[in-house]
Amino acid sequence: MATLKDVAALAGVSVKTVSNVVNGYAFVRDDNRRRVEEALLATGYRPNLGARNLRRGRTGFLGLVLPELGIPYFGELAGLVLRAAQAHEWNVLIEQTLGTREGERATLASLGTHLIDGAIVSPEALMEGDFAELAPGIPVVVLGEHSVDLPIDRVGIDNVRAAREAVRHLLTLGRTRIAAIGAHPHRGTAAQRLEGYRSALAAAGLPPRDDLVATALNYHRRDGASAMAALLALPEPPDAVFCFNDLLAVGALRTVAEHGLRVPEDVAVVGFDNDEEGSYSRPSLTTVAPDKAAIAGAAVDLLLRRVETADLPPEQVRTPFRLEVRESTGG
Amino acid sequence: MATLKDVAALAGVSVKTVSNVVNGYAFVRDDNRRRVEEALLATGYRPNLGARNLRRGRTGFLGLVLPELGIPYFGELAGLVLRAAQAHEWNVLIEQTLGTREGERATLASLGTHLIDGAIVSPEALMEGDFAELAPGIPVVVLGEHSVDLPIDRVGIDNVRAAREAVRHLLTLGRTRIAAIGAHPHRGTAAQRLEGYRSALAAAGLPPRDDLVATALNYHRRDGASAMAALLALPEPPDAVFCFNDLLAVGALRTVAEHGLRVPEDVAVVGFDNDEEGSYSRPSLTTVAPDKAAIAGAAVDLLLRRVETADLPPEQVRTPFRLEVRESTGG
DNA sequence: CTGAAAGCGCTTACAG
DNA sequence: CTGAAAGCGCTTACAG
Repeated sequence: MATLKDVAALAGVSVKTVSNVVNGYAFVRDDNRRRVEEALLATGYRPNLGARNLRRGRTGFLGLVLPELGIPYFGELAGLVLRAAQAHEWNVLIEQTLGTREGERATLASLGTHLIDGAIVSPEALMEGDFAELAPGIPVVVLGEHSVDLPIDRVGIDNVRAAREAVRHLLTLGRTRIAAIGAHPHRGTAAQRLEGYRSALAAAGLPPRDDLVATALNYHRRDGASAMAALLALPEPPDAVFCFNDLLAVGALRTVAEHGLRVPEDVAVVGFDNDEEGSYSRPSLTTVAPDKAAIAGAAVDLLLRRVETADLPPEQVRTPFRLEVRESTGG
Repeated sequence: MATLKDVAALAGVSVKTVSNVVNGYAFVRDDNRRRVEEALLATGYRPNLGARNLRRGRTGFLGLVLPELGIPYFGELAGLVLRAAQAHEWNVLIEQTLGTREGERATLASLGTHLIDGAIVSPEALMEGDFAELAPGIPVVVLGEHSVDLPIDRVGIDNVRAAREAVRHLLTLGRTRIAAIGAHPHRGTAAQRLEGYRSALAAAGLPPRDDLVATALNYHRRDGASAMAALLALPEPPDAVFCFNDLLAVGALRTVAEHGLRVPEDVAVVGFDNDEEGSYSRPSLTTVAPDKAAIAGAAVDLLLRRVETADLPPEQVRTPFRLEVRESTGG
């Protein structure tokens, strides 16, 4: 593998001149430039990015910390972050935490190893104080709400408002026994969605019914299925359900059908995330659709800003969303 | 951020001794070891992996080249590769090609930049000769069949046999007009699955019907939906369909339902990949289930082997699969 | 068992 | 406009 030195020897100039050409420095004599370019081609030179970054004091990598790539929402989001990062010549180092607190702590701890310039973190079960594990000085952008109240850059939609809109939509269908699936003791996002759910009911003058709020410790399809089964076993079962993500909703759809009930006639269902899966399920799924590309783009931009300038005040970016009405609520 | 030199100064030893402790070299005097360990703790030292790798002549990174993380199969696979790589202290650099030939060529070309020790590549539209774009000397493991016939390490299931088993299953249900969705001019995997489909029909004495073989240039849900619509418009529509991945199958399921037909009574459907989505769809999806963890593990192992020893003969690893029978074929 | 020193491949003041 | 040289933070023969 050719190095700068090899190219310089072949072109009969110093490495400085080769470096100038490689890095697009303007003032290089024409004949030198020509000879360097020929030597570059002849040797098939590729810069050693490790060496370059060592010298420049940066790594060229951005860390992306998320629960699991196999979860559709995170797989899609990761793909969008990759694309946004590419535009800034950043490589992405993805770390999976598997959504557990230990996983998240271990990942954060391993991040401070000069491997990345900064990180985009999607916390799930992360608790107060865990962020201290992060090597000091590494810029971080947090995705979504979370229980930690640190002065830190954040990107996400307004979950309270989005949840309120989803539930209001169910109210306009005339539903009165609206359940929620996805409450979670340590998840900031879940707390926000629950708050939106409750405030929509309150605004409609409906008394809160705790038995209609189902906890989900995980957000997989099976958790939605089992939560829905419990709700349908209630003496007064729901006539609508707002699920805190699409996987929960897909599981709920399945359970409703297995009980011989119809969606939306007997039970209307709303999800959250706009996974593509939901537009092909039967019935197709009404869902809160966050602008995922906007989230990815804003997170990368914010991180870039903070990597370049250390002492900026923390910023919170609200990205847009819309309610995508489909068959599961009669759309 | 503390460097080896800082730690050495604090401990009153040379950097060599600190390096010995950090890297677990056995012969360090007890008192020196103790002082170094204290200094390590006091400074919160983290090795600069860039510098270490520059010195060691490796990068510590493995490249993973795939079409798109947002596709469930690849999201899941990427997660499994990440885990398998972690066990070997490898970081993973994911590159998305978006499944186009230009994307794949550009990605391969950019890989030879000292950033990775080797790559796991899942080619989609890659053609003969494109692999030459890869920087010479970078070890590569290819996932799945492909049209390029190079002496290169490969990992995948036996697609011909898997497809044959899937179609044989449809034959045992008494279906006689079995369609295929997913033929593709440049995709090696598609060619193998088509071959398996044809050989199963031939073995059953059924004449091949070209009108029942639907091409799909992409493998998304919408492509399955439109291909199925075309098949149902045939004068003699199919009574079963074998889709080359689960996304195509999910799209097909939707189209069949929209035409007022029942699955599996009117049309039985089999998919490929065992995306979790298919176990919650209605009806749930019969599918060829490759052992994805085995694929990820074998690919990482094979790559590791080749990174460590250059002149090994190319190897081809066949990973297991099974047919997962569910409701879409009456399971 | 351990120190002084070279060198991995780059970038970049500093001279000229 | 360009060269000689230092140095980013490591690891590792080479001496001792």
